[in-house]
Amino acid sequence: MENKLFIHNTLTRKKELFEPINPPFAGLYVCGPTVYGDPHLGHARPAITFDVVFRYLLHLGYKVRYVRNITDVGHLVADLDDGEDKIAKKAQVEQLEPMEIAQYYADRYFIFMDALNVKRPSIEPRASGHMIEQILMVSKILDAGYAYEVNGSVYFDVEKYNITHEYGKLSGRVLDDLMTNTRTLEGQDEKRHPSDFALWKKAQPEHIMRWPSPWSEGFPGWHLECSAMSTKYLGDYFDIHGGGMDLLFPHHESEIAQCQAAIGHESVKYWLHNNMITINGQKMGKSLGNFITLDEFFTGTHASLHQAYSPMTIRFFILQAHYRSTLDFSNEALQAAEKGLKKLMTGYETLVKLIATEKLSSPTPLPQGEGRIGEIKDACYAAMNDDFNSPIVIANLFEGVRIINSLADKKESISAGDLEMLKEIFTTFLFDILGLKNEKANDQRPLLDGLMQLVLSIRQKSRETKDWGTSDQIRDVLQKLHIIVKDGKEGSSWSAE
RNA sequence: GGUUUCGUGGCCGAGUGGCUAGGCAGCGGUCUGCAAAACCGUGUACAGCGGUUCGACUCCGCUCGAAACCUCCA
Repeated sequence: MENKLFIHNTLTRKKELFEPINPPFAGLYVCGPTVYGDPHLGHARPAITFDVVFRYLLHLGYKVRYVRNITDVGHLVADLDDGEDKIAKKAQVEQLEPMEIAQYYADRYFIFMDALNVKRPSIEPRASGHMIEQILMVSKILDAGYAYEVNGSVYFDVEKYNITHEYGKLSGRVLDDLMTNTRTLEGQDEKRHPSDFALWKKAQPEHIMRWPSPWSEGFPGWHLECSAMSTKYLGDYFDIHGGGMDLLFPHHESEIAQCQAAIGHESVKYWLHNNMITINGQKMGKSLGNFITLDEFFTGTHASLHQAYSPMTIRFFILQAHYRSTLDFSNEALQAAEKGLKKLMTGYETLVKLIATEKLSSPTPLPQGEGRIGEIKDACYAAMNDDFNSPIVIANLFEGVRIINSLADKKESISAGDLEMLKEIFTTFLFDILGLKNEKANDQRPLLDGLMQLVLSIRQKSRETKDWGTSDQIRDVLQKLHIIVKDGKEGSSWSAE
């Protein structure tokens, strides 16, 4: 593999050469959704970010096992701050089995991720299905002396761990500072140190979701499932662990500690984190009234949206920014993305119809082979190899579109080889790696093609007789049906909106 | 307050110690019956203040501003 992929490791804050532990295999674990609510914008970014990572690793020829968990146990309702289990709380309100809620929202998640053209991971394990693994991990940590039991609950002994290991190495935190900055809250009496975290929690009477364990009937601590499931499916030491930057501390920090304590060494080689999104420069929050679900985006039903935005528009918009940058959503920006994506897709449609024009006399023949087209290809790979820089890839695809349109206008010519390479660049990067797709294509297309061919041939006759009234009428009516007719030198063409 | 990201032209966003992505919008032009599309041309932007340097938007410090996390729970 001549491609040298460099990825930004949060652990070292540097770009490092990606060298899989057991080539050609590559293991990828990403923190998935907590299924207690409809999927929203916050779910889209990590899903798409790591979908591209997954797709690119596959493209490079790695045998990738991609694991993304479904968290279906024990969560708080975020805004209530009252210590209740998120899923259990929802269940009480809606009078449903907790697992019914989890199932419903997991299904919703899959539906919307499919719409965003996010590939299904290799394995999507559920926390509720891995109680034994989690309990075993708690036992190992207890045996290793890095945990203690109090009243049926088990806590990780961060203070002890920090003597020999560095708790905070991932997030840049120092334990002493954490202590100073920690407020005293109720319900912490069981813990020896404020930074200690639960490995196993004894269920209070109101907790509906509970499982038996050696310590109590209860539920696992919230960092545990990822440690247990990632190592179960990817091994004690695997390549990439990803997630949102909001999970850096304490979630991922604690995962490192748990694995170190249970296994004796760390389990992750490269940590990748995607940055957060904002909406009109603000964070997204239910209390701010800008909490927008993906369903609302796709249908345009949220008050702050001027229109509906298609799944591919969202995907393209997200990919136009680098995954480690914050990304701001606004109507203006989304509309720009919508137009840009359309330009790309129209460009590709034009490309497919192009024939090589090498032998035709042309005012400005393109340099061949290692010329412009080869440069674009190289630039696309260089961009992906530089920590998955999708914006640069997209910029290069736009350069490709410019060339395509010039070719279509007969302003430039291209060799058959370069034309093939250009097509290959688009199928590889636009569709396979960036995972974008042409939303216009559907089953009705052949029918539409035939009808439009008929309509345009009739219109052409009216144009030849300079019957502009009929010609314009056809075009205007079609426009109302969202079909745009374009008259060019070579005749008329059309496109469906 | 601490930790971690950031602050780029009208908007969104790449990037680099000196050669200045890309998209959208705007302006001028070509083409066109008109329109649309396309193509060509056009914008000395890099939060502020210091410092390092022959030279910084890019390195360092401070200030201002934004976001995530810093708590029980995933």
